[in-house]
Amino acid sequence: MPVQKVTREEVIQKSLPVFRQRGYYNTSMTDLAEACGLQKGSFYHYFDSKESLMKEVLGAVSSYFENKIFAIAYDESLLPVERLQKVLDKQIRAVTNTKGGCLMGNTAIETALLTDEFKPIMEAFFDGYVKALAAIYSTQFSAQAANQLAQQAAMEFEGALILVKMSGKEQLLHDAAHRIVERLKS
Amino acid sequence: MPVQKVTREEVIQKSLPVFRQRGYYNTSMTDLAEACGLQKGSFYHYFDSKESLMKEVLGAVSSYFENKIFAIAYDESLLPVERLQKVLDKQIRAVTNTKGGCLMGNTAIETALLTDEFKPIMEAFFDGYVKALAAIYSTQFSAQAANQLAQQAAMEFEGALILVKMSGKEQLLHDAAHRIVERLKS
DNA sequence: GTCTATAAAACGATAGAC
DNA sequence: GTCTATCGTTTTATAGAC
Repeated sequence: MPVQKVTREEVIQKSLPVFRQRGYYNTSMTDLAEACGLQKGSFYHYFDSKESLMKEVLGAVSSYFENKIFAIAYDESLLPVERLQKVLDKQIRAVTNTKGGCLMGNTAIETALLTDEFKPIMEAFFDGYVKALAAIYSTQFSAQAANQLAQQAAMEFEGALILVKMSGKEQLLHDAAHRIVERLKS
Repeated sequence: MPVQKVTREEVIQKSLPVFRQRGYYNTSMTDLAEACGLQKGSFYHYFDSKESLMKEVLGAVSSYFENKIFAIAYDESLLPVERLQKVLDKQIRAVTNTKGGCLMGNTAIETALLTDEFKPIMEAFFDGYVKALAAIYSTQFSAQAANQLAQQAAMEFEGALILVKMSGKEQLLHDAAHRIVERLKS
């Protein structure tokens, strides 16, 4: 058996920043092959298609956020305001570490009207996000108010990413995070 | 002169919903040709390239918003709260009349990291938007606070469009508009 | 004939798939 | 690497108004 140059997991991890920066449709198999150090034909040994690769990339992002970021919202060893600050801080790091913003938001805008293939995983991601923030807000507000505030936070954060992507002004992200935390205190 | 099937302006107007629904890279000249009732080669009598057509489409959107929607923010025959409600109402109509959300936001996410060609017009659009809302908020707040509130409104609205595009829940847009108006009253 | 909006055909390049 | 399809673009031809 020939040596395996890269694992399936490495292909997913190396494809992620390419999709985030170039978008789904504008990313070619050649782009992905270069990023992974593979011949483009070799991809089909790991994945059925570009679409199924993208699904797994989105799944990896969703798992990461669920386990490493949203989980903080339920950490009862921290005060509510500390949880919220930590979640937002990790989120900002995740989207500013490499360029391209939020893959889920990008992909929603690019594909939501064209294919249903990615919708379940994207909806689950945003649902998990809103539920996590709502859990924090619900320590100070009614369940309904907490849910509204959580939805508002998700919108504000995703919207901020659009303006940041265009203008390069990362400060807008920190401003948004500050407002999201302030609303917990009132 | 042979019969002209479409004017230059009609090509722009008929291309707009195609770009909004399919995105820039995923829209082919064949898609645009079908929408305009032309052969794809015939486009090049009106426009140098797909890119220059897109620039003119973005310019048409920008002009429309500037003249028909943002202008309301400066209409002194209306009370501030009335202006804000009217601006948001027109904006919601503009993005829900046909599917696809906000062409400017979509295009920013899709292209901002890949080409600078569309950035000036997109930045001018968002600048005009924030300035318009800031003019309304400044009747109740300091210039700096008004600008922050206007930026926040732009982010919330664009973020809401992402969630609406994915989930189909148009109510999220109305919820966001309600919050944006409420912040003027406080 | 000359001009011009369109159609039709064909170009090289690159797409996703195998 | 090799396939076929399609991409954005260019060229050629045609039809009708001067």
